[in-house]
Amino acid sequence: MEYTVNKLAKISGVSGRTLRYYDQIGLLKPARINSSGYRIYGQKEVDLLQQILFYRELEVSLEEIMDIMNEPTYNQTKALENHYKKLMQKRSHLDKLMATVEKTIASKKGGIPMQDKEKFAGFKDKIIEENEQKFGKEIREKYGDETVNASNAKLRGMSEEDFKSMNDLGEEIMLLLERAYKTGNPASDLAQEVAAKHKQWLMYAWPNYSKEAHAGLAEMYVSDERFTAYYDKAIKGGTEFLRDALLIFLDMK
Amino acid sequence: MEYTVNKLAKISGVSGRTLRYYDQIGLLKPARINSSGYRIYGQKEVDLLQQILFYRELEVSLEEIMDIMNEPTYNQTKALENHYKKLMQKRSHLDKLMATVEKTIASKKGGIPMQDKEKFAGFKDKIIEENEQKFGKEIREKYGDETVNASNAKLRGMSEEDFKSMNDLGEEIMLLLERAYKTGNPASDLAQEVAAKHKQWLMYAWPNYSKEAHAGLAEMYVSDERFTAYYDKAIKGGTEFLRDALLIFLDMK
DNA sequence: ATAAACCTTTACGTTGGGTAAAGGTCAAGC
DNA sequence: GCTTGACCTTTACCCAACGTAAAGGTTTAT
Repeated sequence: MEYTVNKLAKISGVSGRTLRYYDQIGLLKPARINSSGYRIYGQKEVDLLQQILFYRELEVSLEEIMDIMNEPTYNQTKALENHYKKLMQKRSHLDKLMATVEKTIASKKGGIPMQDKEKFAGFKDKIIEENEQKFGKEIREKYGDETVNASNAKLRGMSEEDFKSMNDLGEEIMLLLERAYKTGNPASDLAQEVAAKHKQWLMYAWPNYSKEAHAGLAEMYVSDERFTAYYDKAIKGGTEFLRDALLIFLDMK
Repeated sequence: MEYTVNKLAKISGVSGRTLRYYDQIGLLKPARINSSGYRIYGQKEVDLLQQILFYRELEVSLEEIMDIMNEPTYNQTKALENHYKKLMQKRSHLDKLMATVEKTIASKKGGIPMQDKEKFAGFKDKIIEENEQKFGKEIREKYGDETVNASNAKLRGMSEEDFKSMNDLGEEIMLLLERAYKTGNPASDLAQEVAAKHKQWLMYAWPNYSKEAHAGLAEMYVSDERFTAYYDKAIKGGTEFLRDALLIFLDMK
């Protein structure tokens, strides 16, 4: 049985262009060329094409398919095992992506917009700058340039992991704050847990943590509407509640 | 804060070329162009880029990103949900691929110990026994003890090579069946090739091949759930498709 | 002043083919 | 014998999302 391009194309399910392309790159040459220049394929080529399509279906690149088909069976098995690993990596990558999308959707629906920094590890410079623009002036006035610069430097020097931990902690605080608020008591265990975690969170950014500075920040949270808006996102009145909890935690009340 | 291309490139982690490209396709235009023709980006562009990169990381195409960013938030959520579905499909596709690769590796590796003649003989016995257990009763009822015994004897007497060929052919049929099924047409060239190979495969086992018996087997494939399960492994509905293809091939329809 | 470091545009390469365009070949019907 | 339509051929431009020069202008540092 002999086939011209389009005949083979039909029985194999690929296009004629594909066959010409495979000829061009040397992946599948026709059995012969007839007197009019037509490509003529035989049974052997049909079988080879089947194999090629098998690998192609597995998302192996044509170049790798070429290599594989020129190897003995033993190495073909190895190649397949290798490919299997790649597929596994792809899948775990996909899983991560899906988790991110899921979280994003959840946070959009939940009304708590994700912090930019959470979306991108490695986008730290941008965050620092944002903070500078939003709060820089007030904070610099209150704590002095040295403190702020040191804080920024610490942020900049943080590992991606630490950065992510910090953001995760920030999110956790928001969720805890909401529940703590419902206790109605800033001295409650839950509220004090929030305060403790807030200290922990702050220590990611502040190289020189002090109770006094922390308490000062707590007051500023309440008096600056941009901070208020931020912490009230979790629950209305959350900022004041957080301040109260912090002051108790810091034993300054 | 203002940035030239490479400055922005550094803080965002993409290349300068990428930024020029995004400018070119209109995805992200610089805030302004200075007197020397340099692209100058501002804070707004940094934020936009961040969003773009977020979607890009999710493997959304740049074209879709353009669309998404021109939509209000609620549509963005919808787009994300849509994208999530796509990712899920991708993953289930990947899972199938991985299963196929696994099977192929297993069968290729299974071919190596077969070089050992004793093991090979044992393997054949095992197959025969398995067949007996799985389908023996029905087949014996339908075709009689003589036919079945002859078949088993033929299997037992097969050379190692023939046996391996038979198994390879069986595998090939499964793969072809899957592709043939996608043509949707049991009379298609691909489907008829499957039928032809099925006949070839059967003749390894049956000493006395007949069209009638083949057609009978085809019907049994569909009515017996164990056969159905076997051929549906390749593709759901594959058993019926195989029967239809066989009946056409055998010209009994 | 001169070199190094940046910036610009233009343009070709990558994968795996799709899609013309321009032209040769073959079987069928008149 | 001639035309028509179905095939076949090669050449060549197109897609995404940039990478990688090349050739040349600008800014900064020494």
